[in-house]
Amino acid sequence: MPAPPAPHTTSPVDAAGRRLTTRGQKRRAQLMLEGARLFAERGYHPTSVQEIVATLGVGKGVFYWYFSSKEEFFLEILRAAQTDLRRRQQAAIADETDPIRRVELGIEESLRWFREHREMFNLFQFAITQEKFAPVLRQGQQVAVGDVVRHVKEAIVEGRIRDQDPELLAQAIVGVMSHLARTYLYERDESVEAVADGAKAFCLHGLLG
Amino acid sequence: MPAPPAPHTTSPVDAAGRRLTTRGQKRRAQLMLEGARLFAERGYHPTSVQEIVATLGVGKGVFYWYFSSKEEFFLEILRAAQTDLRRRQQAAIADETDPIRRVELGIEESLRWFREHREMFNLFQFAITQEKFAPVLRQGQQVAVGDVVRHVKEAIVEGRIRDQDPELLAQAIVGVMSHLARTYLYERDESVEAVADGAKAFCLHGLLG
DNA sequence: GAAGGTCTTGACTGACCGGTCAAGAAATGG
DNA sequence: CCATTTCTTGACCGGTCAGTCAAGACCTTC
Repeated sequence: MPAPPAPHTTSPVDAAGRRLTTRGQKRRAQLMLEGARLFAERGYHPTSVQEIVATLGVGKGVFYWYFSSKEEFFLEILRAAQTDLRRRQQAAIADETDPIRRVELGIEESLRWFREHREMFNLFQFAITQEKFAPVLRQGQQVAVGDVVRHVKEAIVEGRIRDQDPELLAQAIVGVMSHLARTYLYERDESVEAVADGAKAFCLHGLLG
Repeated sequence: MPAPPAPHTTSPVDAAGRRLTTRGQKRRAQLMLEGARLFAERGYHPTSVQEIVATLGVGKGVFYWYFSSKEEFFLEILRAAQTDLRRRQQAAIADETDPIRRVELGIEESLRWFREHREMFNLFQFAITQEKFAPVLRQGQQVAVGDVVRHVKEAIVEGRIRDQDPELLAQAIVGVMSHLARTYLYERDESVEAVADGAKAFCLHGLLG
């Protein structure tokens, strides 16, 4: 995504309402990228702000120019990632009319996203265990489940999925997906296709099929 | 499990090889229980050793009499919980000869255990994101998956489960179970039976059935 | 080239944390 | 009763961390 030209008109603004130049936006993005990487690698608490700025070779003040606190910084990383994942999911199913096929496409695209953003796996999983961060995570997850629920309901109406609590079915799908992604993509570095096929088959047919 | 009498013979020994009196064993257990509770509630890093001992109304030295470090302490909590969960699973399926039924019983009993040890949920999930603790967690999870794999293989041989990679099927089951446990037992406090029924149905029949 | 906003520096502060230890209390055993 | 071992105390140490801030560099605009 190319940055908009924005020559010298109304500039983008950060969370506190300050203006940000193009240069400033780049720094911001740099910090978030590096922060996500380090948080994922060593954990949120064990990673100091000092380490993050040192990796970029800048002073500590830079961090606090762009973010009000380490906590807010982490929340922004989480929100940005969730937004990006959702956008990808939506784009992947946009042209598909078959609800079951939409579920399958959603699984595939989510796995692909997690593959490309392996570092976000640990971050999500850690964030959900901390009271300070869990609400944001839960909200995002609920949105994802809501998407699946709509497809499932539609398919139940069409009589193509057995009549069970749609939310439970959706949650189960999310569970399969995230656990398989962790085990096979994150820990064992296998291919998205193989995992996606396995996940789709299990979600549709279960053990017996 | 009643503590053995052990009047004044060879006494139980702690990790460092020191003897432990009955009183000592109680303190140890107290610390682990309270530690698990606090770690789960506030997180591992944000919970200080000081807080743990203060909650029990004892001095800091007590902690370091029974455990060599905060890290080792946490690992012991994890190991003890995993051992307990596994024992419960094994006991639950001991008398069952049907492999598919064994899977179902395992799901039920695991959910029951997580319901009784809600605090372990966050601990497990946090631990798996930290390089220091992940190996222990992964090993325990692999044991659990291995148990399921055996039942699945047996059922495949009998032609009762479709012929797919047994480990992937087992991992998918674990994924469904842990995510449903988190969502419905941990976050929403629903009944084990309802969740277990949903989980079993999904694992056996998937969406279509 | 001056003015003013944007950005950067890094020393500093106050708080906290994991872990130690000398001293002594409490139980145990003879 | 004394000796030994087990257990407890809490002040203390070295170190780290999130966050501040005065000073100044950079950049844009007029």
